[in-house]
Amino acid sequence: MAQKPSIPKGTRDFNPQEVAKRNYIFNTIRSQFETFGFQPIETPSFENSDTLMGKYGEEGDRLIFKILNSGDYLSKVNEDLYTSRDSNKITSSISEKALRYDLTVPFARYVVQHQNDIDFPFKRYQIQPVWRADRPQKGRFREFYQCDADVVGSDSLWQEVEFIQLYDAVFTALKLDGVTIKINNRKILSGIAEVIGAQDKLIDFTVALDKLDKIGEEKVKDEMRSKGIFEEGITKLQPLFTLKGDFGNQIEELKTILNSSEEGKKGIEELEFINNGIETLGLKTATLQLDVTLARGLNYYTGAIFEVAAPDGVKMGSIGGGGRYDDLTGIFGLKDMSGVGISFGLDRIALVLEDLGLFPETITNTVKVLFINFGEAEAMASMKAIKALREAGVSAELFPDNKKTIKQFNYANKRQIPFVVLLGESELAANTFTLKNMNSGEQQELTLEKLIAMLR
RNA sequence: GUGGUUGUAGCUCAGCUGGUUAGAGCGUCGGUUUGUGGUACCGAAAGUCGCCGGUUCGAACCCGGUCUUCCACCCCA
Repeated sequence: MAQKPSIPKGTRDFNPQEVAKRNYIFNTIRSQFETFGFQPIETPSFENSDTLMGKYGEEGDRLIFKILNSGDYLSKVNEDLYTSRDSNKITSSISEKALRYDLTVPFARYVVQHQNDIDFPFKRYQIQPVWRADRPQKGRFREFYQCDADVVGSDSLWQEVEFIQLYDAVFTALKLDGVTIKINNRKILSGIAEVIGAQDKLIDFTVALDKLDKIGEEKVKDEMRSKGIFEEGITKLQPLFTLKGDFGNQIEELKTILNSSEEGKKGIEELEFINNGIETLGLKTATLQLDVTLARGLNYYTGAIFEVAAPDGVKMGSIGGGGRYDDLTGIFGLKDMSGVGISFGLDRIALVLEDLGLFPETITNTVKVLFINFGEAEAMASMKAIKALREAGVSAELFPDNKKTIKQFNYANKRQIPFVVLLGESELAANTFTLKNMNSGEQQELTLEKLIAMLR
């Protein structure tokens, strides 16, 4: 036999059961998105390289899958470039298209491109796969789905409040209780950087701070020192490392730390507004938590930053993230268009639900009734009944071959088909159907009308 | 991109310091007189031990490369 076929690393096949489970999540998220007033759009799986490159930082560029130009692409590379063997430079001349890396940047491109046809504020959602040339790990794939909801054209903080409610609504609907929605604000991070005199090192500083719960206080300080942040500044940070208590307490402490930073104070104000909104409206099963060490997507977020952590005890990276970006469309030439959005990591949510056994049992997509095949005349009569059942909206099928009944029953079992109909010689003569419930084992003889009524 | 880890029947794994025809459980398939399954009994099939190369009289086992898995960085859903 030839060598077994395989699929590329970081990609997966999904069997019928897995697809059913994934669809359950898709449908739940989609239904909540629409309840909140979002409308779906779709964008191509690949974009022009210049739409994507440079939007995710240096690290992001490395992880973008580039598509090789068609035709004799090497002949078009100029000689100097070719002999330089510089992959980065040659890439732009042999690849002009790339697979989408997330849904946010293509959305920004969409908004700018169609700005004259869009009624702002524009609330859109998008559920499509994205690709990253990352090294796979658990819950980390090279092809995975993102489910994004964004609003552009409004800088109202009510949007942030709504997105937190949306997270809560989705995870509640999925029965995934106890998720933590972490929130921070880019302005607070900027404010802190300002206070400690490290404005120019904002990214280095926040990346280090982000690791606090992972590597601990001392190592974070070490990393900051190695990035050139002065000891005096690190000392000023001390209260941050010990920041405790509920949202309100943390806000009060931050006010003290940031009282000399206008930007920092603005960030505090925004957080207070959002927290007040959520406290008044309430959350069903999720918890909102202020986390000043949260620092994601700094290449474009300018206000709120969100991240969702799975319930305690589940080992999984974040299952959602998002934030406010005041100038995302600016990079495509449309100024003053504020946006805010969130994303759900479908593949990770699926892993978490699987781990916790939270998928409903009734989501399999098998047929409802299988007709046992007893021979030619019986099969014909069965097909007539199957036609009627299908027209009545009941999924039904005939076992195609006249095999031993034991085989046919085994098949029904394995496919977890809930009902079996026996239409043999005696039923054919009486013009009836024997319906068997495969779970209880009960069976009864029915007319066609009764059969349809029972299965509908 | 860096460092490590994994890979034996469809699945989960055994396989002693390299030594004859590589094993088990589960599953699959067939049968226990083709109208009753998920439980029983009998039997069978199925693996160039991830792939390529090297060392050796001899390699599933040692060495190199490659792909894959998972992990830690990096980054992130």
